[in-house]
Amino acid sequence: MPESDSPGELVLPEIVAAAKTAAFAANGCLFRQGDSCENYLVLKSGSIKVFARSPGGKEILLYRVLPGDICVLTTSCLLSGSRYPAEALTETDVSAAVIPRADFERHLRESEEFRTFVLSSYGERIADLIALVEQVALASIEQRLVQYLLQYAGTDGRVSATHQDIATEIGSVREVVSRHLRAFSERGWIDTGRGSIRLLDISALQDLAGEAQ
Amino acid sequence: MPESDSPGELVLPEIVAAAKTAAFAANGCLFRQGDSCENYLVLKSGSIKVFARSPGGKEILLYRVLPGDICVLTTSCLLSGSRYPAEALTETDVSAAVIPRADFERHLRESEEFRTFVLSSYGERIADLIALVEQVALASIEQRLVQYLLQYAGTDGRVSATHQDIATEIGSVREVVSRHLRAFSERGWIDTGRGSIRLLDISALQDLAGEAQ
DNA sequence: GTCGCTGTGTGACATTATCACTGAAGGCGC
DNA sequence: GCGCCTTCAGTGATAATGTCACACAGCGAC
Repeated sequence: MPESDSPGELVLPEIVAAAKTAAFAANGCLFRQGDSCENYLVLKSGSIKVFARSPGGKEILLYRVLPGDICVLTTSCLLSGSRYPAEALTETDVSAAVIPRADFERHLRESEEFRTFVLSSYGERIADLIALVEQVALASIEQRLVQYLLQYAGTDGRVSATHQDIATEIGSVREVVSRHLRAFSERGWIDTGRGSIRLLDISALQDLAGEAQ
Repeated sequence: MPESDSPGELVLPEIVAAAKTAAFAANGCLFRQGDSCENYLVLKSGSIKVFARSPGGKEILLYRVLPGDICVLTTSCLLSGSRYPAEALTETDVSAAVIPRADFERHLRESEEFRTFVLSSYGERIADLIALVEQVALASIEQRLVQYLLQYAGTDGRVSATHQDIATEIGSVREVVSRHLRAFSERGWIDTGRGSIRLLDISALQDLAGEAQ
């Protein structure tokens, strides 16, 4: 407890800088359902998507791990000794700081900043997952699709994704996504092309996303 | 955690015993979406259900808080200063230990056991929520219904719940639950009565619950 | 008994998912 | 250029689930 605050501010970058770095190639599998795990990871660059898969092969994206994020599932598995309940793929080349268990526990003991960081990471994941449950269980496909489009549109109003990508991310299937996109297109709200969509009438889309059900 | 660490072993019960107790009546609202929060809570007795509600009034159960559980959402809100993303109702009379913020942070700093307890609580909630997303997004209503029945059946094979209760918990609607139950009943698997269901052929139900989709 | 509340049953219809295809767009070797 | 192949997108038929509107049954209060 007699820890001075100013060094504390630097603890997290220090920890990451001091740790060994692991690298993974794009489009690779980091872990699958049922795997066990051995290290705490903090993402340094790249992007990882974590999703659940049903026996029949249907998938839904749970969340993404972005630079600066701790891999909460890994941490959680390590603490409880349980197995991964989900699957993770790299979306790009990825590098991550590998923190051995003993170091993780020492930082947790010694650094207020590190404790806050870890607990906040957990809290954010929980909030994300609750939002996801709400979306999946309570919102219509049309609303989730529009929210997806608005979220991923670049400044030029373009979204680069196949219908299949979108379907997986919003927990639906390609055909349904295709049909809704076609309906939007017929109303003049979007323009569709192979692997990309251009938003034409953002305010109409926002109206749809915000409608009470 | 070696058992020789006897003071550590006692930290959690001590903390709970030393804290003030708050009591809440059954069927009351503890917090709603958008509320802010002020204390850390550890449940001592009773049961709390936490669920999300759509603008249209449809609900889905996120998880239950049972004795010994920390209220993870409260903790998470306090840490991040954000608002509750969900709603909580007492199912029974409830008593909870109220831990002021400063005490919570002190225990977190000084007790290995407390840190493990808090992180495990978070981890369990995350695992629960992932399982819920999988259920809602990837499993059929029939499977979720059967899993509900098997989970809540007493030793006598009875489930006490209305069709509406079941629908809310599995994220569906009363009519659909009624129709599936009726189908099960026609196949001789269950016997239905007002507010209660008796399971007659548990192995047939288990087959259905475990089927690949 | 009647009244009123809650729980359940049911039909018609809308939305979404599943299945089985077809065709279109683009990359690549030649 | 041309053909070949893979991936992406479109479509119709059917099944599963959700929505709406209503009828009726059980049960307690009175």
